[in-house]
Amino acid sequence: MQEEDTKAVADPPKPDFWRDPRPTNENPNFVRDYFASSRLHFIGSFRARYESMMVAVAANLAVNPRLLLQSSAEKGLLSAKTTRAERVIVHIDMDCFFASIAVKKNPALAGKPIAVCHGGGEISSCSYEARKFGVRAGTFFRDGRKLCPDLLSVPYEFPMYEEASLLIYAIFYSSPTVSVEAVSVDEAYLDITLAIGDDRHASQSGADALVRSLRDKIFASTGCTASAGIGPSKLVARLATKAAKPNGQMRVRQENVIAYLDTLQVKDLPGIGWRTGRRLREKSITTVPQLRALSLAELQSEFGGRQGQVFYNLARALDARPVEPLKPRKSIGAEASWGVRFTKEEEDKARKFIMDMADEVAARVEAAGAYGTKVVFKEYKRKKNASMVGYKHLGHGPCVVFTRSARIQTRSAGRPLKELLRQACIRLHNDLGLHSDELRGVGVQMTDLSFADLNFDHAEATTAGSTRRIDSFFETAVPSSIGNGLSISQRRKAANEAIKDLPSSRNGLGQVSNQSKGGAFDKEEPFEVEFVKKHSERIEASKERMASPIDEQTETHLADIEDEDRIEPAPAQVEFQRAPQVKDAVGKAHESRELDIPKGWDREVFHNLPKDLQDELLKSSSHAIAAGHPPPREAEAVTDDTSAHRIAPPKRRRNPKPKPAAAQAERAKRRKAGQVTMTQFADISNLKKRGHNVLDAEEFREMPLRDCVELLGDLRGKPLNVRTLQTDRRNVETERTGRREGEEDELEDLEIPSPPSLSSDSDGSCSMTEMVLRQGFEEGPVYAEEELSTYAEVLRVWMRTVAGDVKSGHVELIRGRVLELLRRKKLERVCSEMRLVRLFVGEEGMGAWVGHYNRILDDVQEECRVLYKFRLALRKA
DNA sequence: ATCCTCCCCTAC
DNA sequence: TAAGGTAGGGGAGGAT
Ligand SMILES: Nc1ccn([C@H]2C[C@H](O)[C@@H](COP(=O)(O)OP(=O)(O)OP(=O)(O)O)O2)c(=O)n1
Ligand SMILES: [Mg+2]
Ligand SMILES: [Mg+2]
Repeated sequence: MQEEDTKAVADPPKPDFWRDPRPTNENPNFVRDYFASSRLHFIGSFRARYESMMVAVAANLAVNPRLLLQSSAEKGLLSAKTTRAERVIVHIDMDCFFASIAVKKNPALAGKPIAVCHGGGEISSCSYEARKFGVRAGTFFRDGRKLCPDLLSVPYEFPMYEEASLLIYAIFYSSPTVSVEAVSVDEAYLDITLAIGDDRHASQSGADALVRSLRDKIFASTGCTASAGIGPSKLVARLATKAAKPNGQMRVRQENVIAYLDTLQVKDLPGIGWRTGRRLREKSITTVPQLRALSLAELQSEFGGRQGQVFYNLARALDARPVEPLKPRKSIGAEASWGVRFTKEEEDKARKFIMDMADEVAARVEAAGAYGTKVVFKEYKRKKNASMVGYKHLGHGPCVVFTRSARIQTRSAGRPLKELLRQACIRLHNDLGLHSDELRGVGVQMTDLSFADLNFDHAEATTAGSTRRIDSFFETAVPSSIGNGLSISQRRKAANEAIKDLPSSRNGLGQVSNQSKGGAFDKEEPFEVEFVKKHSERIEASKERMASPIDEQTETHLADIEDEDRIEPAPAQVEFQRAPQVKDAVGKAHESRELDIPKGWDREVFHNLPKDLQDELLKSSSHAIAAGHPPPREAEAVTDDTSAHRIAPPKRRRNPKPKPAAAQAERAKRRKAGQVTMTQFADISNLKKRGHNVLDAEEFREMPLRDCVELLGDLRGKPLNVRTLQTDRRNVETERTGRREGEEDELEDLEIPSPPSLSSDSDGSCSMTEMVLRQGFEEGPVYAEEELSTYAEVLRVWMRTVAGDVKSGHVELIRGRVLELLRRKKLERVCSEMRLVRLFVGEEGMGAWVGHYNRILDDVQEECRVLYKFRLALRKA
């Protein structure tokens, strides 16, 4: 605050913005600074960096990169189908990756509990010494300190992570018979079936030896340890890695797979995360055998067809997914939901920020040599009752997230991508109608991509390709004897034959470019070796750097990898319009009706329509951004592919552009007369407008969920899925027929103010017996002041007495008491008592209580969610 | 049936 | 105090 005042006097440009990050309305370079410091951006952009690496290698070989990747894929396919009944799959992952790099850089940290984070923020990775205390990725450093008082905070070293990553991939790619599937910056799957002998016994030890040598090479190269799992499938290999950590390797044989699985919790299965784990727990399913006891039909009715099948297979370790190379991305985007702050008066700044984000995406799309035809725009809106304090500093806090999408015209002549993206985003921002002071995050995504360099078009691929990745997850591996007993070189030959026989469109993979000759296996320089050669300079340099731990020059490296230079927007080109209120969205269309009629609509037909139909049409046409200001070009670009253009011929599939006005009119009319649709039944005013005799929101809220679902199902003439009403937050801001408000844990905190004298400064000695804690629950919403302070004293002294040796009985006493209060809906009391406990837990000598309090708090919040669908505004210790 | 939009969930 | 991104699979509802 006074910072602003003194700025004019002396304000040396802060070189350390990262130490004192400013929100969007105070930092014009927010986007650059933020992405340079975000760990999630770093790990999230791995795929983009990896992709460009592959393109570079392919360019060097003068072949279509898709062919390279295909050859690799075919190796995976072959190994699955030929040599032996059992594939040999390896999953390999660096141990506490970021933390290990920190130790590498500063060996004095070895053996110590360390956590990688910005000063006091969220922990990204921590050493195994720290994990012994319960510290995890995602823990706040402050909380980590409570668990582990000696925990040290170490800063990020993104360039070093990138270098180590390159080194391990160089090792993975150094064997031509091993196929590689990149997973993340520190992790990959390998199919080593072809790399080891056919004899089963020999191959088992061969697998172990090969994996050990890979891990040795990794350590020699990076100075960091990796762990690995070996199994008959990706799933099993991955689970084995976890068990092998740290610095170990583990093989699970086919015959032991189920026994091993039976020792696991459902939450340990990849794909079952926090939410699904909770849903299963609510059905009393916590272990893998319990999950296996559910029938396919049960799982599918609960989770849907595909997901149900996946969970069913997970429980049985059925997993035939091949190890295959990454496919080109289907979407490219950027998002920021931290530090986004504007005042009501800063709408212009907000738009500038949105345009910066659009520019960022444009730059990333262009860097990838891609072009997309669809823009997805996303905004985080602060929840109405969200407390302004108590959340992560400058975090988004409790939010509703909205997304809107639009088509952009296919490379309308000469219009820079940047412009189109900006225009689309601003337009969609207007559609959403958020006020700038409630904006907490912005996301921009470009999808429906095609790649110039790869001569690859996703739409084409989808049409031509028969298999989607998930499909293979459903099959079990098919044993086959083809290729058995062949030498490696013979198998390579077979692999090349197989590739030659493939129609180039097979699997939706692109075509061989003119210069490429023969299958990749024939080349003297196999792709894998080429990878290493191509990057040898960087690899060597990295090796050197990794060899000298204490090293300074890491600062500029990341920029080499991802060029995030941005052109300053020319403000003149941008018209700032007032953001319309939500309700005005249609009204706004009236003013500029002429201009806003989407190209491709029949102007005359349109004007002859009734006014309300016109409105209806315009409303739905916000999906066709092309309708926007400068009238778009006709989509003649579709036809030209031959020359300098980067876009592969889009084949057929007329891109979903505005349909003829007449058809639209038909649809609008039908909808008007027709049945209740989703957006309509979700919005009560809409239901009423449509003449449905419908109750008001209050009545809906009080109706049992079952009845509500049934009623709406009837109105719709089609059964309604319960979960849609329960958890889907679509259009949450309308007056709801459902009960989404306050539904989820991220929704409103219930703020219950503390009673006046909580700090309990009295020091009077009370006889404290556990009987006092067991005393009856008084009536009335709040404690009489006296009562509370008496209770507080008793509680404090009791807690202190047992603090030396807190037994589970002690904990249960507290937990049972607050949970009972909660069940009786004495929320003020719950909050008062929890705050008391928290207060005391913070005192000197009460350390043993900290973890117990936090666990009790978790239980209270969980119970509160189940019972009342909100959270109490209580803090962790 | 299949496509589209918006939303949810997961992994690193 | 503090850097809560990125991309994929998939589901439901609706339009065709
Ligand atoms: N929530 C997370 C998870 C991971 N990472 C980063 C830091 C990790 O070091 C790196 C790799 O993720 P891993 O899941 O492999 O975790 P670690 O390598 O740290 O530990 P482990 O030994 O369990 O693999 O990604 C992160 O920033 N935030
Ligand atoms: Mg790891
Ligand atoms: Mg990992």
